[in-house]
Amino acid sequence: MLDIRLIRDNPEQVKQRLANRSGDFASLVDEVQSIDTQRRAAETERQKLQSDRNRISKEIGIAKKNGQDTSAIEAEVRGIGSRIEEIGREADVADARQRDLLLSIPNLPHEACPVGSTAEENPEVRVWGTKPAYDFQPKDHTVLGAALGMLDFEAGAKISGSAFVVYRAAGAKLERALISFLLDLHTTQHGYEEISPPLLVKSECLVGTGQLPKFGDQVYHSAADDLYLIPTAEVPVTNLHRDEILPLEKLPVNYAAYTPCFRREAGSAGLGTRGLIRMHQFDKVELVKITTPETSMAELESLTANAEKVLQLLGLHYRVIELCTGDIGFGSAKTYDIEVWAPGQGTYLEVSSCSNFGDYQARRMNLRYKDENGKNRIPHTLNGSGTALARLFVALVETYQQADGTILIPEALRGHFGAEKIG
RNA sequence: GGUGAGGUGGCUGAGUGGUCGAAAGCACAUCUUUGCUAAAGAUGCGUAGCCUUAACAGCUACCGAGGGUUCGAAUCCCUCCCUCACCGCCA
Repeated sequence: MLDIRLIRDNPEQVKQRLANRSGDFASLVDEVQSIDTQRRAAETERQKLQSDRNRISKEIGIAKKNGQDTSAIEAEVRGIGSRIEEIGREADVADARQRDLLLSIPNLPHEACPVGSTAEENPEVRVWGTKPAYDFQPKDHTVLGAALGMLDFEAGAKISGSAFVVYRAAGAKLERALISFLLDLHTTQHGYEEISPPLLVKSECLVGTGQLPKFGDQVYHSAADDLYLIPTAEVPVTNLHRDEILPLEKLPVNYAAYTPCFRREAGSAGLGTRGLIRMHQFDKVELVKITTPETSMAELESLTANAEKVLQLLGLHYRVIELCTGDIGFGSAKTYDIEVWAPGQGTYLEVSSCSNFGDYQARRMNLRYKDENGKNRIPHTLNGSGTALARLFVALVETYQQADGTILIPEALRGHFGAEKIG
């Protein structure tokens, strides 16, 4: 969330920067400002009364010791007590309201974030490789997957419904090989610590990373236990340090985690739903960083480079685009998307979204660090997929398909997969 | 799930209704002394909010969480959560 002091001191600047996002947040900023004024007035009044009560109560203690009658003075304090309760309720209501408002205001786009209103205005940053050419009509992964016995969408629908899939045989093995390939790459070559977190988390975690309260309809929730299935490893992994004050030596924190991800995808039925592209459950290796504010922008570049390395090693053509202010995520200050080419689809697929959240998530989860002067400061958090598995699977299978219907396994993956081709 | 014990500051650990934000020790920081790879002493050392500010200071809250009793709660009562031990169940 945003710093209330920033809003208090520079409301126009905040509104102006939020205006570049999609959605109108100016009225929320106005409201949070007026609530803040009310809250502080009530808080000041309450604290003055509490101070009075503390002082008089001490006097009562002393008087009683001296055997004096204190009934009159006690009655007076009783009156203060009820006023404290009254004004305190006001202060608490304002405080809760202020927090709610702050939680539903998105992050300010970074100065470096290109201004634009829709995805069409996202600038292309760079391109790696070229679209592969085929002397035959490249097939879709669903066709290839069915022919080679790798993907069973009917079985997925039978046991769990639409947008669920069963990986089988070489498909299951390829998925597993990709997971360990990705984790090995990031842990041994890029310096990340491997994390295997719980997949069910408390609501506080989702508030911390920004999915709640606004996007509650996108996550699966177990009401009986009040636990949520994670929509991304970003949630448990970033929240590892919620409510902590990290020593400076610990920064930057670099974590890599493989987890399944669960998304309700409410409202996106029929949107790019072909095959594996939008599932309720998919695997992903996520990269998470916690850094000082001074280094976060450089770390975003290296995080993105770490994710790109995956596609380079697998020999998959991709491009990197930067999200403009109108397309950027709720909590992000700056985001790069990596899109891999899928020949069977004839389109680019988003396999990674690398974002710098600035202090937005850290403030929500009360995450701080001690700087060199021993002062508590708010660090920056970053995350990016390294990469999403289902779409990587699509790109890989479609890119490396051969005229005879078999699929070549790229060199870098053979050690993990244990064979040179499928079929 | 059952029974028992317990949750206090970075750690250990006192504190069972009144000047306790909390003894003491450890750790840490600064300084002093002796001196030289260590010891002794002094001082400081939680988090957040409010009010102010050049800065300091001041005030309030926080002793697992939430409620209650009271003029006053770390301390008494209730509910919940968590940890540990044993039992039960179980991959």
